Amino acid sequence: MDYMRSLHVKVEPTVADVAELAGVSTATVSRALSGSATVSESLRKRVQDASRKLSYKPNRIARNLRTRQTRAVGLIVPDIENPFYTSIVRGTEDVLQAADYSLVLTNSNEEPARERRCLDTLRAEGVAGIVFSSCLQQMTDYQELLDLQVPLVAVSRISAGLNVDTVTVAEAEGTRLAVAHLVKLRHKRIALINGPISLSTARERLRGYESALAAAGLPVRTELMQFTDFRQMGAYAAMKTLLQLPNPPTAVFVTSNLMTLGALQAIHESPLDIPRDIAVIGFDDMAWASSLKPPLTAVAQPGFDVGATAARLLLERLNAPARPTRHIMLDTRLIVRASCGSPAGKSAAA
Amino acid sequence: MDYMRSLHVKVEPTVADVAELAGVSTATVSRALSGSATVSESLRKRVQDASRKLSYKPNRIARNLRTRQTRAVGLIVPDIENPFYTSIVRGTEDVLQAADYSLVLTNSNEEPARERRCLDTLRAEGVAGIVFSSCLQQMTDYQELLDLQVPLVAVSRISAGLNVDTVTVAEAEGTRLAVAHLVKLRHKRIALINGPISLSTARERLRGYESALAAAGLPVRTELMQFTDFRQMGAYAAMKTLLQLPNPPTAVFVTSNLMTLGALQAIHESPLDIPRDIAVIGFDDMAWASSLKPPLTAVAQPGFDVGATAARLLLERLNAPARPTRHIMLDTRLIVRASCGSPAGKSAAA
DNA sequence: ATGAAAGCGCTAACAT
DNA sequence: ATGTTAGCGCTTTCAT
Repeated sequence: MDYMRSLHVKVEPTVADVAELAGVSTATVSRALSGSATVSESLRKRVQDASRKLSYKPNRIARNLRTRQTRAVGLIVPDIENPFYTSIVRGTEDVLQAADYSLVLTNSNEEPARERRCLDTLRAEGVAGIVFSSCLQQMTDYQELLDLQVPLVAVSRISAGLNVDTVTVAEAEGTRLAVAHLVKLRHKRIALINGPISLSTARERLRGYESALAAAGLPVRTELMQFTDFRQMGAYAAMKTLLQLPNPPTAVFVTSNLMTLGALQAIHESPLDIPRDIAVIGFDDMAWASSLKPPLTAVAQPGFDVGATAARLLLERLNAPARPTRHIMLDTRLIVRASCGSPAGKSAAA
Repeated sequence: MDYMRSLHVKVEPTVADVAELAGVSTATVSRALSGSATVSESLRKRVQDASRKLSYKPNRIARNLRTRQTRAVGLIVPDIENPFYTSIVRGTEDVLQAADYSLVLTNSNEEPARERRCLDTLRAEGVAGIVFSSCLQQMTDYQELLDLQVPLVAVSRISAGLNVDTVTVAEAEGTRLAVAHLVKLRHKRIALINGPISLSTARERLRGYESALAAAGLPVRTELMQFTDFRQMGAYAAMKTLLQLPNPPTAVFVTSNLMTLGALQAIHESPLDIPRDIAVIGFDDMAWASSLKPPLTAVAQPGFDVGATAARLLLERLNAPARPTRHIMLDTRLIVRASCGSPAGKSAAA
């Protein structure tokens, strides 16, 4: 160590250094610093002074190896650039940071093979638990982790057959409210641009759409329902298709933020005016919604809360591994702006 | 271990298990699996078979402790919800994932105290290196890490006095191009909505603005320059102020994506039409730019590449710690859409 | 080329 | 209440 100092390379102090300076054993240092009750006030003070003087920082890796657990939590998102997932990331990070846990972020990019690699990474990293939004059909990889006693929390998208804590949002209800809003504005031909039906979120949103139509006595017309990927250009193409229909829709509900951008782009390229010729509601209320022209009516999803709740659920389970699984569903809200016209204005035009 | 199996709790296999099954020593297992040249083909094969049969995954924590380094890289961003930083995150994650490194993400939320906590976390986590975009004025905390031989890469925002690798974008040049574009469209009163001048990015953008005006022989009018935080509502207020000027601007350049949204919101609330009454250019080309009405002319910043390049720089330095610091500046591009009108149309109107 | 054994820094079982 | 010591799973000398 002395020769290393001579090379001007700083070396982090260890428990042994603190113990020596304080004149106690390493065990006492460990106990004093971890707030164990079985250490006298005087020694605790001496240890803390010594620790401070050396600016000692415990080596987490060594602690992790010894205690067989880490203070890191893994997060798997299907698309880190999607603002909804970004909000989830922020919520998760916020709660974890406050609890002195760190966040290992992985992005599956909606690719199953890549998601499996994310899982491998997180397992190798030895994370204490994982929050995930999966694009996988088969949950066997997650089941393996579960068998290894690694707590899991599924967010937004959920998969049957995996007994884990979940945090979802009231997607069906949010969609129902939005479509009911369009119905109230006297729309009869309401289109739906939805994501892949293999995802629970897309199925829920479809359910909300159908129930709103049913409640209004309106038929579900297959030509008005478009299923595409959750990306911008898919919805762009879907909207183009809808606009070319012999009898095009007078309103459209788009089931995700990026898809809404694609749909808007297609409408702006047409001669149609929003809301005069077509009403638009999007799922997800994003930063840009108020800056659009006209400002967008949207179903707000509490992304931050989803992430924060998931992190809390995970931390709770870390303390009580045997607790029965919990399923939390958060509310959505319809934010009415101008993209459907005002109720009064529309009723006159209808 | 046997009694644990009886409790139906799976236990991860270790080198010892693989060694026993293959009939070799743990040292050989380690060597065979890490691709050391000094192990015979036959043994290597036996070890790999045994490893596969047990589906052995090396415990990274133990390896980290022994080798005194981790396969994790820390990332500090000032605002994870800002799409520009989200792109950086994705770029970084992409490169790290391919190199079998994991990413520990921390969000400083533009709060200096919180950024220091992020640093503590990353240090405790023992990350192999850190990519960061700092909101700190004083770089002493980073200097400490540097003294500890932890490689650092500064992205986007850079700070004098810290000898680290940097990845920036040609902000001044991008701004200059954008403002020159407005000049060419015969604008004389071109406003600037900028971020806090304490940040290198804001200073660079100011420099580009001033140089474009100077090149056109236009005066720099202080009433046309607004400095606010990098957030949406700051720019909203700034734009309101500009619009209330006795002699308001005919064009505005806004220096970040979220700020552009705020400025647009203010304009939409006024009777002014874009581009007829006011031209708008934003810094950062975001997903929503094409979906605005009219589509937004913007300076595109390669966020993904910034993150990816930073990660590569870090990985390189991990292999060559003594290499002199490198400073990479990536190009910006002006994406002309409709928010300034067409050059022809404008020249007629001017 | 392979094995035996030490030890990374910490915590926890055990001893006092 | 405090100290002694073993050992987490791995890599890496040091022998052979």
